[in-house]
Amino acid sequence: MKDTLSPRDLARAIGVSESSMKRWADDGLVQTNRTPGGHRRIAWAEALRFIRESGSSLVRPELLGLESLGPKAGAEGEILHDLLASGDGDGAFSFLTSRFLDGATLVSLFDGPLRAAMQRLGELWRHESRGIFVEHRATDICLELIRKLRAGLPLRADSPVAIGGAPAGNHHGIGSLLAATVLEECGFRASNLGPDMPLEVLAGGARETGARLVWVSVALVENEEEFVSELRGLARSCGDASCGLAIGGSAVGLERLAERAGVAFGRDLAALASYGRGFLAATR
Amino acid sequence: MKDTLSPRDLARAIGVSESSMKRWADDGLVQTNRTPGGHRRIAWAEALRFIRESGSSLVRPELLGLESLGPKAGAEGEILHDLLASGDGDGAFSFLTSRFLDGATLVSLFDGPLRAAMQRLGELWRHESRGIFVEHRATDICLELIRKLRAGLPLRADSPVAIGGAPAGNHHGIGSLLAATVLEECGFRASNLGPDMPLEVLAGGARETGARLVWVSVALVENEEEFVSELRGLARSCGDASCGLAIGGSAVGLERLAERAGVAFGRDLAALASYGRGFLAATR
DNA sequence: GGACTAAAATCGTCCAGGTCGTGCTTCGAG
DNA sequence: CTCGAAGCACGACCTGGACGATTTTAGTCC
Repeated sequence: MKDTLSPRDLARAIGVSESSMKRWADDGLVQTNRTPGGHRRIAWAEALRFIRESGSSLVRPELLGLESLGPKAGAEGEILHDLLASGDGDGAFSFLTSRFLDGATLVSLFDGPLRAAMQRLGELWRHESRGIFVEHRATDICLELIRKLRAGLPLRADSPVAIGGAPAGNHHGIGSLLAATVLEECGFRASNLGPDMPLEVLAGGARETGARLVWVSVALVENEEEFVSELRGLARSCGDASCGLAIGGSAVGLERLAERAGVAFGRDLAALASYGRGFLAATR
Repeated sequence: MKDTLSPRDLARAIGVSESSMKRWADDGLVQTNRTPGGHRRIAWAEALRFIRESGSSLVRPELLGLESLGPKAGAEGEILHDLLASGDGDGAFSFLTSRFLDGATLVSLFDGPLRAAMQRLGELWRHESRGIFVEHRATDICLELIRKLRAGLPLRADSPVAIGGAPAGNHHGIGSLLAATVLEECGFRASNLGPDMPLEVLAGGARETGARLVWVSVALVENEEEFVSELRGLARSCGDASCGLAIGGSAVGLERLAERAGVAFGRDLAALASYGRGFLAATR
């Protein structure tokens, strides 16, 4: 994928004249750098932002390095499942990016097609010998893909900090990475400490960074009593710092455990996003 | 880390064609040396300057010998702390250099992440047995790292000279090295006489070199009366030569002592930089 | 080590096509 | 009709890729 575009590329991609694109660039509607020779270069992420915010339709996706998906059949989760199952990372990225450019939020994409696809992968392939391979490859693709999408989000220096991770015993980073990305979409600066993160360390990190919000993404609880106790400790620490705490994930019975520890539980990423937005609204 | 680059490396690092890079080199936009066989070689520092001044984005940092940091978690001071605490000098250098290439000034990096990281190192490791080792190693890394960053600054022959050091009893050179680097970033040619430097010697050196500015970096004052008296002497000497004098550092009560001696005190490197820039503006 | 060799990198040069800025035309809303 | 935004045309200049010739690098043998 090209990392910079010429005005002509971007113009053709969204079906306007090159002149207009140049004018818009000069008017500051699109941020451009110049080569030493004076040619405009548009960063890929900036192109994405412009397309999305100007509501332009993507006439020729291939000019942005996105595969032209065409009128694919099936539900969104199914399309994404097929792409992930076949190991087509570029296709999956193109699919999600196109939806994003059409105005979909990352939250809705993650909670929707992505979750559906991953769930389906787990079910369909569980009993095949290739199952583990397919699922691991898909997970890997997802990690890379989410990172790329996250890199395209605008970041403001004055945004409040959120910090989080997946507790000890959780070896997969995808849930926590999704949470970080979603919070960044909401307007936080998210620090993802990743998997296998003892909750005390998380509490310490939150104190250090002056975080306003802490998230915990849990796919597995090994020892319920110990977990609740640690969670209580984290909640106390967050309460002292008047810092929000949100917990979520696919671990069985997690909602009950969160309740015992007196911590807000979110069923999906949309819930986390709501929590985050509420928090932001309250502190401004 | 490589100390010279080929046009191809630099071109790929910033995502332009090799042809363009060669043309720019021949046009003098990038300074190159030639091997005996006629191949262009670009000094690492020159590459840095070019990237920064042309506003190019670093597409492939690894080609410059910089580790690809990616979306690292955590506040800047925290990242740097972790790198320093683990003895990862290359990583720390990559981190600071990346920020520098993104447009951050060295002053802001020194006053910001570097100070935060070193402070944190001092606090976190004070009571551990490994503490002294970790802190010394980090200090060593910092010294090397600042020297490398300083080597990348452009130097003009007609810049006014600044001279400075840390007075007797101050055995660590890092504060004075930081001051020298910051002043060079402002446009001085800074001569760092280093630690354990009697102030009379500094005065003599300033006279010798025709320095326009003298700095003193103080982390420790052994005998206040003696120090103030020496400082008064230095101030008199500087006044005679109409030479600026700035003092700063972490020594307790330093501001008061500076006031008694009638010398400008700066709380941080940003203050020193302001003083230096003001001085430059006045003499031109 | 030093000599030799094959592979890889770089040289200088050329050119097709992209991009620049500017001035002009088109077109629809007020 | 007037105005501003969008598109078009054009000569000058910039960029990226290709080419055969040369240099550098890395490996091998002695």
